[in-house]
This record gives sequence, C-alpha cells and structure tokens, in this order.
Amino acid sequence: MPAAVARGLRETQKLRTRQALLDATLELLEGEHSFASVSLREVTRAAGIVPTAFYRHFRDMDELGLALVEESFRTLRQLMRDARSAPLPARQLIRRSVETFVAHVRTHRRHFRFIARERAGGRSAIRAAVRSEIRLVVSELATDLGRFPITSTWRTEDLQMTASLLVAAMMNGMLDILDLPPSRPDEEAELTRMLEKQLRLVVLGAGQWKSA
Amino acid sequence: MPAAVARGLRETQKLRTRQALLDATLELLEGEHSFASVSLREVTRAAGIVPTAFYRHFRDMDELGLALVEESFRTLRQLMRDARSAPLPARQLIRRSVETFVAHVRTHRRHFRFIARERAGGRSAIRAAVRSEIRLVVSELATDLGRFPITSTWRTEDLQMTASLLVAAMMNGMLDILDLPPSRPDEEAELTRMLEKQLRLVVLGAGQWKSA
DNA sequence: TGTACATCAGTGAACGCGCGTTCACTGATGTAC
DNA sequence: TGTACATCAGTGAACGCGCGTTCACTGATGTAC
Repeated sequence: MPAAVARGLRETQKLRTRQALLDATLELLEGEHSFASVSLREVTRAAGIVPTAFYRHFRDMDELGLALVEESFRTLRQLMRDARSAPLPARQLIRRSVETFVAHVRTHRRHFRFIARERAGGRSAIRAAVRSEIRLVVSELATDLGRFPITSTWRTEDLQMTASLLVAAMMNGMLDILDLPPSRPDEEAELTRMLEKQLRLVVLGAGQWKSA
Repeated sequence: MPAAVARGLRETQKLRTRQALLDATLELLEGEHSFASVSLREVTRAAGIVPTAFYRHFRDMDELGLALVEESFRTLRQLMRDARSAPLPARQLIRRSVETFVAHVRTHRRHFRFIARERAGGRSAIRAAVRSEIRLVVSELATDLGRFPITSTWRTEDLQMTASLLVAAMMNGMLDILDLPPSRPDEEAELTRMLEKQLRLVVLGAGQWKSA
C-alpha cells in the first residue's frame, strides 16, 4: 500500500461505509423516490447499518446530497475538456463531445438521474450546488470556444451565451436519455444523433454571429 | 348567471374548495418543499379543510399534481402560438415569443416553478404529464417553423430537432429566471436578453442548415 | 309555495406506522510506552 | 514485542410527532311532488 494512501483498518472501513451510504441513496432513487422523499432510515437500512450510525458520516441528508453532487461532477468536467482538446475540425469535436458525454451519462446513469432531478428540484442547498457545477462546465466551454479564429473577437458575454445554449441542449438531451428504459439502445442512438445535430446547428449559427 | 355555467351553491362551493387545494399546494411549494414532500395534511391545513375532506376532490396527491400540470399549460400553448402568428420578420417573432413567454412565466411564477421541478423530478405520473405537454409545445413550434420559405423543404425530423432546441433554451432560461428572487428585474432583463440571443443564434444556424 | 326525503361536502375521532434524533453502550482498532 | 489505555464506528432502546387512511357522523343544499 503506497504511503500516500496508507490507512488504518478503521479508516478504510469507515470510508467503505460512507460509500455504501452514497450508493444506497442512488439505488433508492432508481424507483419512484425523489431525493427529498428518501428517508435517512431507508438509506441506512439499504446500506446495512443502524440509523444512528448515519451521523458518524453526515450531519443530515442535505450533506449526503452535496457529497453526491461532488461525486457526480468529479470526473465529468475533466472528461469534457479532454474531449475537445484535440486539434480537430468543429464537426469532429462536436461528435467527440457528444459521444463522451452520452457514454459518461450512460455509465453513471444513477448519478445523472440524481443531478437531472436536483438541478431544478427540492432542497435549495443541493440545487445551488448542482447549478454551480453546471456554471463551471459552461464557463470552461466558453473559454474553449473563444480559442477559434472566428470567435477570437467575440465579447465574453456572447461566448457565455453560446456555451450556455450548448450546455442547455446537452442537459435537455441527457434528460431524454435518462428517461428511456436502459434496454433501448436504438432510441438512445436516435436521441444522441439529434443532440449532435442540435450542437451543429448552434455552431453553424455561431459562424454567422456578429458579436460586439 | 348564464345558463351554461349555472351551478348550484353546492357545486360552486366545491369548485372553490378544489381551487383552494390547488392554490395551497403551489403556496407550499414556494419554500424549501418539493411536491413529493408536501403532505396531504399540510395541503388541507393550508386550504382550511379537514384532511379527510381531501378525498372529495382528489384520489391522492398524484391526481392533484396532474391537475396542476393541466392548469399550468392551459393558456401557455395558445399564447405562444398567438405570439408567433403575426407576419413579421424572424427577429421580431423571436422577440415577441420571448417577451410573451417571460411575461407569462412571471405572472404564473408558482405554476412554472412547479413545472420546472416536476419536469425532471419525483413522481413519474406527473413527470410524464409535464413531458407530454412540453412535447406538444415542441410539435406546435415545429409546425410553425415549417411555414417559412427556407424551411419548407426540410425533413420533419429536422424541424422537430430545431424546435426541441429552441424549447430547451426556453426551459433553461425559465429555470434561471425562476431561481432569481422576484425583486431583481435587472437580472431578469439580462437573462431575457440572453435567451433572445440564444434563439436568434439557433435561427441563424437554421438559415445555413442543409436538411434532406 | 310547502313538505318530506336524498345527496354529499366537510367533520372529528381513531388507527397503526415510519420518521429523525437522543442517549448510554460495546468492542474492535489505534497508540504510547 | 507486550501491555494498558484511548478512540470511535456502529448498536439498540426509546421518545414524541406527523403521516395517510378508515369510519360513522352532521347538516346545508338539492329534488320530487
């Protein structure tokens, strides 16, 4: 075991239980439950601990929710930045971005189901955290958009406006994809194709846009 | 009293109570509550009736939620169709549509807060109803988009794709506007301007799009 | 118009249940020497 | 390495509370004649 992650048995086990609580919560959200209606007792029951042990890990369900937001976005932003870092024509960058995004959402279905719902949903602390993460995604995209020859003279405001539109399309596509039963790869491919077209439409518009 | 709406005292009072239940629910949603976490007892308490009287009006909270979805969209679709019915250049139609939309959302803040949350949120019956209403909005917009000279040769699929993108932008803008405190008309105007730009960007892109 | 009966929106007591949180505890893990 | 003590993740009993739903009811409104 490398020194940097050296942990006692106790700490290892505690982290394992913490993760079990996070996983159990996402599991419970697969059904009709919304996060706001999942009870602390249900979560501990599903994680295999007694209700009172919950407090060894989180102050309350809100704090657990914030941990889930963090966990959901941890890798997404890096992935998206990598996807568009290659020196390729716009059309290929769009395809890569959409494919990366859809693949990530598919392999983290439960996380993004949670994100999609809490983005507009219940508890304001969690909603604020989701919206703040999305704002970061938008800003990073805006920065990358500004690197193209045509956009190099654009006002920051218009870069943000365009990035926000692209991300809105992605979030909307995500919502549709998550609402499909997992057994419909054909419909998912259809939605993916439409999402790609929507991004291309925006980029076509950007080619004509007069900023400043 | 016109014959068509002639009602007995009893029926009038029953409708009044039903409306009080709907209004009370929206009122409760102003705070931290999500629809899924509002209890039947809270609603009846706020409406000034006894819990058991709830069942004279709705089978359960789901049925009340569906009534709220219906109430929310009742006038919106007609308004939006009217807003773009005038024979004006694209830019003016966009402005009119955005202004109509934002004004309607503002005057029905609580309804659309509910819609924004339940679109992705909790109970699947309600989510399905919201998504079905939005699909209607998209289809009606796609139909109207097809009437322009440039789009007259487009494939239906691409009209739907474009309409879906425009509506996604509107929903996204709505979410941002609803998240502002009602006391910020300046930020609201800023968001409205951005939304208008986003729609113009899409329409610019549509001008370049090669469908078929 | 007046009377006798039917309807039904709203009442109020009661039920069993799962909830979040408190508290004192246990016993395995960790630490100091 | 062995011992004695400290830490602390997880336990289990207990609490008061609001919940959805049942039931038999009341009394104003509606209807038939």
